[in-house]
Amino acid sequence: MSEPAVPWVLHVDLDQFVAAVEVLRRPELVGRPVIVGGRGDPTERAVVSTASYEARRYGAHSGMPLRTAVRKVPDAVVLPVDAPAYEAASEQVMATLRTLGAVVEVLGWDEAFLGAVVADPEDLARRARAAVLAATDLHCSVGIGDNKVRAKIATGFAKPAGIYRLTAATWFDVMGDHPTIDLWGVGTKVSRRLAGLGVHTVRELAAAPRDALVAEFGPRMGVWYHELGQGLGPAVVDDTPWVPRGHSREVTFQQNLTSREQVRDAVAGLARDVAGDVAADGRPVLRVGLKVRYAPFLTKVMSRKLPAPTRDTADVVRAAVALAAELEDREVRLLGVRAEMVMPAEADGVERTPVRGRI
DNA sequence: TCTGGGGTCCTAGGACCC
DNA sequence: TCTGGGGTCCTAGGACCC
Repeated sequence: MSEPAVPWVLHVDLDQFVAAVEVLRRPELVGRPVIVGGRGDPTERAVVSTASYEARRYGAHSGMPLRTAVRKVPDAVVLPVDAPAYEAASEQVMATLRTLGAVVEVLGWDEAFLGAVVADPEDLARRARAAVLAATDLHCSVGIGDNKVRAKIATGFAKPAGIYRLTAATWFDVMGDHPTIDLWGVGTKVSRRLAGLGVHTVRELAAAPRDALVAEFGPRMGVWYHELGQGLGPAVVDDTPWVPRGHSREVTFQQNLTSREQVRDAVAGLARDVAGDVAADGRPVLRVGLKVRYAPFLTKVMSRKLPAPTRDTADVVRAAVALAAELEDREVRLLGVRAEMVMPAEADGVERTPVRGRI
C-alpha cells in the first residue's frame, strides 16, 4: 500500500559549498584541508567563510578568525573568498532544482526549500541530490519535513550527503532532549535568557507557558519561540523573487583609522559603492545608515531618513558623510554604509513570520 | 578564538498628534 | 497647573542567519 500524496517541505543544503566549489576547480586539493576566508591571507583581520570537512576535523570552522584556524590546521590550503564564483555555482544549482517540478524558494547561496505534493518525499530528495550532482559535481544533503522548521533542522541530521525526515510524529523523540540553541532561530543570547526561565531543552520550551515567553520576548518573538519548541512553523514554500530591503558595504581596516579625514574619505567611498548597488536595483533610497566599530570592538549604528527619496549618488554620499561627522573622536576599526530602499507597493494583509531572515 | 561581510526582523522609547 | 489614552513615526539597539 502506498502513501497518499501530501504537501512536503524539503530543505536542500549544499555540503561545504564554498570549499567544494574551490576544490572543483583545483582537483589537486581533493582530500586536503581547505580554508576559505578573507583575502586568503591568514595574517590579516578576517574570518573563515567555510572550512572543508578535512579542515573541520582539526577544529577549524566558519566564523573563526583565519589566524586561529591556520594555527589549528597548519597544513591547510588557505584561499580568498571569490563571491562571483559561488554565485555562478549557486545559480546552476537553483536552476537544476527548478527542473524537479517542485516550488523552489532560494534561501541563500547554498540553500533552498522545495515544496511539493508527493507520496514519496525521499524519492524527490534522491532525485534532487542526483540532479545537482550530475549538473554541478556538488553534493548536497536534504532534510524532509512537514514544515520549514522541521525540514531545516532535519538537514542537520542528513549531513553529509544524506537524507533525513523529521515530522510532528518524530519531533520530540528526535529533538526533545536537545538544548534550545539547536533550534533554528535560537542563538546564544536567547538560549541563555531561556535558561534564566528554567527552559533548557526543546521539550521544556514546548511545555513553557506562552505568557511567560511573551512577557520575556515580546508579542511576536514570544509566540514564535513557543511554537518553535513544538517544531511548528510556516509550511508554505514561496518562489516569488526576493525584493531586497537595502544594500550595505562595510570594511574592517587592517590598521585602525585615526584621523577624521580618513574616516570621511572611507565613508564617502563606501557610500558611492552602496549607491551603485542600489542603482542596479532601480529603486530610490529612503534612509541611509552608518555603522562604526571603534577600537577595540565597540559597534554603533546610526541612521537618518532622507528628506525625500532619492536616486542621486550625491545625496547618499552627503547623508553618509553627515552621519560620519557625528562620530566620536576615537580610533576606528570598521566602517559600513547602508541604504534602505523604497519598497514596491506592498500587498498588505500579507502574513509575516518573525525571525526568518527568509524562512 | 583579538573577533568578516551582507542581510533580515523585532523591540522599545521618545516625539508628536488628537 | 502633577496629568489620560491611543496611534504613528523615527531612531537605536539587539538578535539571528548564511
